[in-house]
Amino acid sequence: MSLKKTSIKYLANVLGVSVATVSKALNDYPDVKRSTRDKVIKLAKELQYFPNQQAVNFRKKSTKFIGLVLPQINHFYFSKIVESIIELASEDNISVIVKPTFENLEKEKMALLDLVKLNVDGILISLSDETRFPDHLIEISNLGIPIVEFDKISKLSPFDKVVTSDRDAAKKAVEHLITRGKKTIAHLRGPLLSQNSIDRFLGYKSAITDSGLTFEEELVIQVPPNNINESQRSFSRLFNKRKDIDGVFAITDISAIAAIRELKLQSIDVPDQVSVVGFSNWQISSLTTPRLTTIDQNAFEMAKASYQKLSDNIKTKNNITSREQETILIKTDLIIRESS
Amino acid sequence: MSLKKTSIKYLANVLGVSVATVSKALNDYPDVKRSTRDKVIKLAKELQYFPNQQAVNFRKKSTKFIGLVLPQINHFYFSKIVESIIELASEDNISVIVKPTFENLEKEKMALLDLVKLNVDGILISLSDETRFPDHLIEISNLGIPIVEFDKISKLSPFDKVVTSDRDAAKKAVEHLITRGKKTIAHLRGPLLSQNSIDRFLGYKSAITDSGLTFEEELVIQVPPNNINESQRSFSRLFNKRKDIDGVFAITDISAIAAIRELKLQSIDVPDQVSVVGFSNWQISSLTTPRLTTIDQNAFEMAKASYQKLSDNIKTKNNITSREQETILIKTDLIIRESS
DNA sequence: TTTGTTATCGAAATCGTTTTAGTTTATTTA
DNA sequence: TAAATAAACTAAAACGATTTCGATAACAAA
Repeated sequence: MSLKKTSIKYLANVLGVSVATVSKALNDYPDVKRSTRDKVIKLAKELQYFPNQQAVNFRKKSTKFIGLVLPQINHFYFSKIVESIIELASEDNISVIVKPTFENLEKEKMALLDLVKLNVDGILISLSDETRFPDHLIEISNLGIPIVEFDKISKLSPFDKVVTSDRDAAKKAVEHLITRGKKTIAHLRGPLLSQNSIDRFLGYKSAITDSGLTFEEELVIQVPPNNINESQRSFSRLFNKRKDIDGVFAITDISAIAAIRELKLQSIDVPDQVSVVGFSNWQISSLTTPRLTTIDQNAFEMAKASYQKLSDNIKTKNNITSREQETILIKTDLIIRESS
Repeated sequence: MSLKKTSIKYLANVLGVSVATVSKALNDYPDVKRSTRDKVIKLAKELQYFPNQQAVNFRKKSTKFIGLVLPQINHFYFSKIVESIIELASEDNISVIVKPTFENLEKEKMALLDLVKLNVDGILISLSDETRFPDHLIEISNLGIPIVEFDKISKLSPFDKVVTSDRDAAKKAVEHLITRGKKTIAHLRGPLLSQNSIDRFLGYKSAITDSGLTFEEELVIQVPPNNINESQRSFSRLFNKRKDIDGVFAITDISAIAAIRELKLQSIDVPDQVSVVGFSNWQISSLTTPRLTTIDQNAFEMAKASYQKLSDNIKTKNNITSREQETILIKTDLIIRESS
């Protein structure tokens, strides 16, 4: 129809009133007569008027944009987070600019700069593996932009954080293996410097010691969490050294599946001889044979808490110097399936 | 540092020149002296000036935003598409607003309306299952906003389209089964009205007839493509009726895995007794035992072609009435693994 | 000296909307 | 009837940038 978008000015001209009146009518100001308000609204409908959001944002300063920075999108957990945050934000009429960093610090910095240029009202970020110090975040925060970290965080940074209760979750997983009667439980852990990896390891360790088993350094090996072949090779080496292993707690579902694959190869029965527990509850975990016992990280809860926190901070213009930062823990669920 | 963002006006005041000059200096206009240009740029750096993108967009009309509407994000294929498109767009300094529709027509309409309000420069869309007629797209296109459909398209709509060559891919998959000596090949198909589902079925059919086998209606059943349990039940019923089935071509990897699971349950060897081929090459397909033969849809190529097409249309302001629409086919790869 | 040319700059309009402060009209009160 | 109050409206500024067009200055050519 109308190739040019109808503006408030146009509506005002047609009706013979001022642009101010039209704007007020459309925004429910009290100082406009009922009848004129109705006239305006009627015409606006007829002419398919919608406000130029760019102009509105520009005028109001608040952009109604938030930034979402994370390592990947093509990833079962993160894609759920992205989807959830977009959905939650859209209820508040807020648009989300998503920026994947591919675990690259430079990309992360660029992404943040882009968001600053766009004047986003706030930023949600899950750090890349390469990010050690949150200096670039602090710079941006000093510009007055609220930031909330989630999932992959830096313990050093002065921001509100939302994280999976990795340590508890890991402990829960290992305790489950122990109640199944397992006594020699291996742990396939992730990178030494990743916080999630550290916490899951600590959870493993405390489950072991708390239950009177002895913690053995040798039973913990490092694997690339998302590389099935490498994980399998590493586990193979470990298992060949320690045939007495009867339980495995893996940092991810992928590495858990790697372990199962190796065990099958060696004709070891899962779960009877060796039980395996993964972490993440990716879609895959319910499709393998045997179906995988794992930890569900509640991506939606993570998304919701993160968004909520950011939203609060935006509203109250809380800035980091004004108070202590808060850390919210997202609880996990142990999903017991056939592998344990 | 500076809690208030520095504006052009501020730079102009400090330097004692006009805002016009500052703007021109920053944008490489020819009518500004080298020395003043350098002064401006130097100060801008010092004061960490970046343009208010909102203001720029507002003034220039072009928003440097594009919309990306699709059924889901938490989905292996779509999340790859989202990631790729964001990455491609960011090279052109364009931001992407992603809107999931959850296969719901109402949400799709709302999403499009939101994008129109935001004045996006163009829209990429993959339709929801519920969308039969593209009326809402045409309305928006009439507003002068370029639209490109990808993946899940409507044959009826007058837009440029980018689609997987489903038919060829399906044919290739089934021919592969035939060269493996299979003669009674079942097809687990998707919804009757989904274009992808139709095309894959047609590919199956022509592979069968072209190679001299007889097409049997009975060997084609409908399954919910992403529901493993339902898929398994449906296949179970079919297989119990037709124990002579020696090959399966499934609409998705999930339903292929469902078939394999049922076959394992009945102690049928895969691939020796029955070979199975899936579709999509999701991450799962390389993690199952046996690893799944499948069709890779080249999500990145799809993303690239779609973005490129939209980008062209935006630049040339091509609108749908001005020419014939184009349909771009994305080639697929047959990934041969252990299930066939 | 006058005229013409070029280089450099700035004033002001513009984008579409919101919002303040003020003006006009209508209504009530004294 | 005049004054006070309330109701309805509008003019104009503002948001931060871009861009047109005219102004000025400097210099060269005549």
